[in-house]
Amino acid sequence: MDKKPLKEQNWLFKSMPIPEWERLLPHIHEFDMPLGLVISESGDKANHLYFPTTAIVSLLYGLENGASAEIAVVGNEGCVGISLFMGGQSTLSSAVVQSAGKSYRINANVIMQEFNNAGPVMHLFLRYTQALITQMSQTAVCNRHHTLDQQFCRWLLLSLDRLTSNDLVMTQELIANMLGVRREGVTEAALKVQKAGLISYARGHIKILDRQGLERRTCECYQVVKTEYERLLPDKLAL
Amino acid sequence: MDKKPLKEQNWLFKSMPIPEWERLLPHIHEFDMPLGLVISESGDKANHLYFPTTAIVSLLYGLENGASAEIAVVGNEGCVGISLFMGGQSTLSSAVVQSAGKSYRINANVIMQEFNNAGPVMHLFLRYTQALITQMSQTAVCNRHHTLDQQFCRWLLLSLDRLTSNDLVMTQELIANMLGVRREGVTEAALKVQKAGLISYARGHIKILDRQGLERRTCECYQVVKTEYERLLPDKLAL
DNA sequence: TGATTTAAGTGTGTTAACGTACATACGAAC
DNA sequence: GTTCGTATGTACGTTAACACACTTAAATCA
Repeated sequence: MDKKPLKEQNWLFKSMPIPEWERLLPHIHEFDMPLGLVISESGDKANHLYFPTTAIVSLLYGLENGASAEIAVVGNEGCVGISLFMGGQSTLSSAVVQSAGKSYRINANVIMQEFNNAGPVMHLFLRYTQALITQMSQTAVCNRHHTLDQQFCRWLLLSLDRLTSNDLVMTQELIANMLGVRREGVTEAALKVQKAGLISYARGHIKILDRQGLERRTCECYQVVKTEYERLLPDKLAL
Repeated sequence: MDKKPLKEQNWLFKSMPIPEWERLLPHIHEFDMPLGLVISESGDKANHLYFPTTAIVSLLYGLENGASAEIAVVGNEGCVGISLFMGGQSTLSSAVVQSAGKSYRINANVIMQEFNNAGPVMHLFLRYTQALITQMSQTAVCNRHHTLDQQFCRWLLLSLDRLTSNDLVMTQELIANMLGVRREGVTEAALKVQKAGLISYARGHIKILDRQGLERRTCECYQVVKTEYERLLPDKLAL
């Protein structure tokens, strides 16, 4: 297997200058993320910063009545646990693995030491945090104004962007939990999208057939966030 | 008039250690905020960091079709323009004065210079930013799961917390724009709340009669965010 | 004082999502 | 090959918010 070098496997890794990267490298440890793993619950103290490579993590927000909703998705473009360096130690959101895969993690005090140098790594993390804020904001507005159909497509695209394949392992029940809607609602949305020939699925396996079709069917929110991510997290970052 | 000393007029000011405060003080300039003033539009480059004292600012997110929704409220507990120090220079959200009043502002390069010292001011700003993220996240979930009635009460309370009086100058039309709902919907919600004896209002003037009643009527989101703000932005901050 | 603007209230029909209940149907395990 | 668990489909009535059209009423100003 011709795995990409570690530094290429996560955008934050990739964007670190060499000296900082070499300082952190000895402290980077692999961390496996099986589907459904709860990386942190609401209020937990963050002990590590997690960098997904092939895994996808959902940031979820729960309500008293058990209902919840996804506020952002994190894949190989970012990291989980920003409250660590933002200063609060914990967040009210919880982080759950939405698609199984690999990740790496770094211990809190190593991260803090590097962060407090106020060097390129700090600016990198803050820039990423701003991108995350954009995603959360857009999600808030999307929840208010767009249809379940559109949000379903958006969700598929968000996942797709963070995977290498065109197949998602994901039941409608799980998608419903992420979106914070009924399972039956997802079934209806999925049926329509399938009838339109954009996806095919069976018992927890979704295959994307026409990505561009999905992009046409979703709301603007998908592209708006994507464009802003590309602005904030460009391939070549001037640090 | 026995105005409070400047340092007491905004939580971020108040929480700065004396040396940093004295460094910034010469660069703090008064800035008047009339109702409806657009402090920054989506995509604008941030040139100042604004610290409301008696004014309240809404962070709004607009959609292509003209619809929009508020994602957070900023008053004398925070600042407007975090993209300045987060590194992106601009945000997709716009900032609009929701309740007229005073504010102060500091020039971008002065802020950046202080921020890049990686000292207490940086940690202060980041901690506040995390509080803001909490508010945005909760708003996203609230938009998904709670009724307009509850959100209307929440909105009143959010404003109330940032004012000294019990009167809001605010038409239902404006509230509707903030919440991202129809004006008629706000009328209905306001009527119910008025009939319950919690508020009275007329032509753009809302008087709160029973604050605790409002707190009972709103969703958990209000208290959850408030508690988290108190955790992240305590009266006495250990810096 | 009267005209005009602006804020708020009302009414009717529509829609998207909800809750609940149940029906199918695939796949793995015995 | 039958059984059982889980994933998905369907069908009902209910609800909150919608869009649109209009009325009432207070404030402002000629």
